[in-house]
Amino acid sequence: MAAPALSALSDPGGAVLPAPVFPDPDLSASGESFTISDLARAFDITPRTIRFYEGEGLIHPTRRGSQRMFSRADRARLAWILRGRAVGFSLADIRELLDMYAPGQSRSAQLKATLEKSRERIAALEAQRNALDATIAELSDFCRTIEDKI
Amino acid sequence: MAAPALSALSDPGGAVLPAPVFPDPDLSASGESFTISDLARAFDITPRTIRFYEGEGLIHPTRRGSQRMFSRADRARLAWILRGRAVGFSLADIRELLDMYAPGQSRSAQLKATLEKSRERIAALEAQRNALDATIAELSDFCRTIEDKI
DNA sequence: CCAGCAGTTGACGTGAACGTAAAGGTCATC
DNA sequence: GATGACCTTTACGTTCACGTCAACTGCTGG
Repeated sequence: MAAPALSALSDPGGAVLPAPVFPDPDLSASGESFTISDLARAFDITPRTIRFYEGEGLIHPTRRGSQRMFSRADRARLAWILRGRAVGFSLADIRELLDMYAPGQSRSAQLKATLEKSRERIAALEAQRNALDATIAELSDFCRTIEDKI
Repeated sequence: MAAPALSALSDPGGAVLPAPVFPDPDLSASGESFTISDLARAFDITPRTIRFYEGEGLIHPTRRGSQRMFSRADRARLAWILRGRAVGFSLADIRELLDMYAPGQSRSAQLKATLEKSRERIAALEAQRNALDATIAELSDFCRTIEDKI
């Protein structure tokens, strides 16, 4: 659970993920697009990871022949995924949330779902922290016991 | 990492794990011994888990024919293993520590090694907690942002 | 004598999140 | 036209801590 580099969350080079908002889904036509390793470098992950995410249905880059082409929207989406991952969502969670940003869902429903998931996650994280604190206390105690024996 | 039931740590029914001290390694000869499911029940784990630990070289019960027989020392050892597991040591860590309690090692060396590992673990746990706190903060922030949009 | 249970072994499955070949395509450049 | 950098695919490997199954043995009670 060693929280992955939070540094990868800033979506370098552009619109710093305005949360779940995907401003211009058609930006790909307007020129700016990225290669797989562009994004890999930008977010400090491997191309393999990105392909994996595609395989898992998290991103859907377009193709020029067989090569993946990532639009700004794709990049933002990836940033979103990484942000979710960084705060401990499973890929399944992330997919579930992302699926809500498909056509046919109301925006407020999307936001509400995201909010709810986030709150659940916070609760889980707080529980984890409490457990962690307990463990730390126990181990510290254990250390003291050992020190006494020396 | 959902800290496994800390309740299983008390070594029910006997010497409540006086830390890494195995008082009477020969108690098995003095009568008291346990079956695999005795211990499984006592520690609320499955027999499979115990066999797995044996396969991993963490416990070495004696045999009567093909049946495993667990002495009090074995039981204490198992309690020790579970305690280690509960505080987040990997089985590899645990094995490493347990190996030090083999003949030929000085007791103070054993204690020192255990102490060191424990301190490392505490440091790791504290780092984890800090990361967790940061994540919680970030997620809370994220929630606020979403709330504003609604 | 036989059912039933507790025990044994070994092999394979699980899940998460990728990593690691292997084998090949495509493109600009020297 | 050959080299190298980059891209593609499929497919199997990894780590951890077991769970699940199958097939078997051995003991005890009725």
